[in-house]
Amino acid sequence: MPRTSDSRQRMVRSAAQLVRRQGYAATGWRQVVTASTAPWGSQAHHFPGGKEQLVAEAVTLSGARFERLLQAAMADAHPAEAVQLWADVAASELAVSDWADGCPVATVALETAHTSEVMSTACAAAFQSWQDVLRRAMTNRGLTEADAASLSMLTLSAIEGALLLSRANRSAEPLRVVGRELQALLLARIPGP
Amino acid sequence: MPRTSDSRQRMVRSAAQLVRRQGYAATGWRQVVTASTAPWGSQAHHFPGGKEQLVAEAVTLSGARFERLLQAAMADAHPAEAVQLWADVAASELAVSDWADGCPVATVALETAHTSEVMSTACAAAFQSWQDVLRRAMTNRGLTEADAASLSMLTLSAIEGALLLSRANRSAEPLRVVGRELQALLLARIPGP
Amino acid sequence: MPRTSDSRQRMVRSAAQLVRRQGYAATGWRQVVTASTAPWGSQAHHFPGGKEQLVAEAVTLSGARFERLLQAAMADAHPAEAVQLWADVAASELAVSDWADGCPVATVALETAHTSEVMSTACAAAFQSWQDVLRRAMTNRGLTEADAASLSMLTLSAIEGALLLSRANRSAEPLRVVGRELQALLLARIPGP
Amino acid sequence: MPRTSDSRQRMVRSAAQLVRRQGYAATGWRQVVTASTAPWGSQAHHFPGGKEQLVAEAVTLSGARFERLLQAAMADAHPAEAVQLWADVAASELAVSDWADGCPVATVALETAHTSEVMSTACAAAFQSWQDVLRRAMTNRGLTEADAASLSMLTLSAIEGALLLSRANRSAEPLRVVGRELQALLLARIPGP
DNA sequence: ACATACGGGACACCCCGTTTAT
DNA sequence: ATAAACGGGGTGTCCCGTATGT
Repeated sequence: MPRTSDSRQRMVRSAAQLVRRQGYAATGWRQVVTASTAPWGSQAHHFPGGKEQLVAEAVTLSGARFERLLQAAMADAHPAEAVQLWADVAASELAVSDWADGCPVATVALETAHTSEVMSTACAAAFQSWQDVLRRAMTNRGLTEADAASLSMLTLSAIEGALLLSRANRSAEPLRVVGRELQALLLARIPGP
Repeated sequence: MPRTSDSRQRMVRSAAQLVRRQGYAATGWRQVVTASTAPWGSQAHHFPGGKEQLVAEAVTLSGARFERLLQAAMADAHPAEAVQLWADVAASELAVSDWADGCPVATVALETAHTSEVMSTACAAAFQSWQDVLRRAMTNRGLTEADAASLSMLTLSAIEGALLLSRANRSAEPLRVVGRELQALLLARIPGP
Repeated sequence: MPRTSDSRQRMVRSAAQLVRRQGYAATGWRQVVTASTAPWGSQAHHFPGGKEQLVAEAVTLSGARFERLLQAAMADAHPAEAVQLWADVAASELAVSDWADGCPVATVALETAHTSEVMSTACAAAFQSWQDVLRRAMTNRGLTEADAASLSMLTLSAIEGALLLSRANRSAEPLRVVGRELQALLLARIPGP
Repeated sequence: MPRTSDSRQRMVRSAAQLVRRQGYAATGWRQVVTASTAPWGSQAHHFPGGKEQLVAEAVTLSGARFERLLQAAMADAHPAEAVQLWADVAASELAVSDWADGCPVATVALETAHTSEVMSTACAAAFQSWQDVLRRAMTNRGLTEADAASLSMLTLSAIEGALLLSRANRSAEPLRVVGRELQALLLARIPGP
């Protein structure tokens, strides 16, 4: 028996994947443990808080991962371009996975908003972190704090909504359309470099 | 024993309520039947398609209900005003219900996009119907078909996203902010009456 | 699928046997279901009250069964003889089963006295019914109510205690000794036929 | 880190208490360790024989404790008085603890008679030691060895049985009644001082 | 249209024991 | 002697669907 193993990490990663596709309630411990090839008996050890804790960590992981991606995109290009790119990437990810891989946080957020404090907190934190990246990119380009806050929220909302509609319609169109609209909007409102 | 009863209707209504708050997987037959005070032995009779059929109908019902509301709002006022109102109403509904009553379709849509044909179809239809109302209201005000399609999709996406964020953050702010932004945007792009 | 089955009864019977040997906590649903060759999925249907209800019924069954035996014994013979016989039969049952089959109620009674209302009630009722048989047999022989109550309680206590000691010592001696002592005592205190 | 501690002792003591109330199977290692405020990592060190060893020692401890009490009582008074006192004390202990604290050995004895050699041995030893105290007190008062053996076994059985019935009925009556009956019996059969 | 009985299968939880490293 | 990671296996509960009868 090794003193330490990566079972825990593997479980979180598998949970993140599964929850992204199926949501919280439809994803069982069994499935997570199987998918992660982790030993069954260790869940309680690694996650004394139960499935709730596991999924909360999975959401946090997904949130952090995507935050880094977003940050990189915002560093390289004008927000308008970055958002457009974001929409395109999301659309293709969605299409490639046969409309399975949408926003890794949204489903859990909706399922647990009213149910579980710890999970809804994790979801809120993820969303917040993404908005913050957007907001900072905008203020860096000269927008006032107020405008940046407002515009970043609209941007995030529109993308999340488009992700939802694209998944529901099994079509990339909502993401593409919203991507184009947002690009125009951001170009108009954010000063060039 | 009466030859006809409203059990079926009551079940659909209860399912709609419960699914809006908890999602599909977390809502059980037992809970629906109990909440609707309908007889247990009738589920299979009324819904041979099982829980899937029940929830699909619940989603359709919710979709139709909201479509009528939206249509009324769009008939009375400029889309910019109607959307602003929509956001405000949604925000207060959300707050009053302690962040339980968000979009009645979104949760199910995300949970079942990849799983169930019949439910995802029902969800897509609901979203489509709402977008159509928006689109028609815009063409009626003089927008081109293309612009109306694009703008209505952005509007619906943004509202749906804001509903998600408001629920996740347990705060009405996203809805309020997005409502204001959309109002400005629509005012600018849609000719007056 | 038959409209009705004897699964329920079989489960209760198996539970009675198992609980007699292992007690409540050590006896699992699995074991009961397996032993009774009943279908696994029906426990909740037949016993909505859970394992508690199952075992309570098992205890009640065991209690009623033994009550009939005791009644028959008391009808045929002087209580002194009947008690002596009782002790002998219990001793041989115990020895034959390798000290497994003691009092079918005592273990559960001790385990659950402080824990479960429904089970302790069932146990108390069983004990009470046995004492009542003894008591009535004594009053029928001319003892006063007070004496019969007191003496029947001593008798039941002594037998139960001897069953305990015999099981603990893996020896029939306690039951035999106590049987003899009780016989003498009852002969002395209860008028002949 | 101290080279020696009283953790071991504390665990045994806590186990004795818990097992008295809940029995063996329902009492978990975690509960014992928590209740004893002993370090978790020490169970295997102190009790390589596992829970079985722990509880066997707990039973032995309880047995020895009570043996001393019984011995003191028998030294001071006629067995008839001592037994009467015993019943009274047991009854009040039981009532005060809300029918939780009965015989500290009986439950484990019944649960493990057929299961575990080491535990049933410990239980048998405890019972034996108590009977020996009674027996010696009787021979000391002039009874023959045979009579003392027989009478002490009846006495112990009756008390144990009364403890069981009192716990099951949640009433002190069985202990009181049996106490009185035993007192009379012992007075009649054991010569005065 | 409703009621009841029924059953396969999965659920999340947690226990107990072991193994490592202090 | 203590701490902590770890894992195999089993716990009781409950869900969803169906089959049969009224």
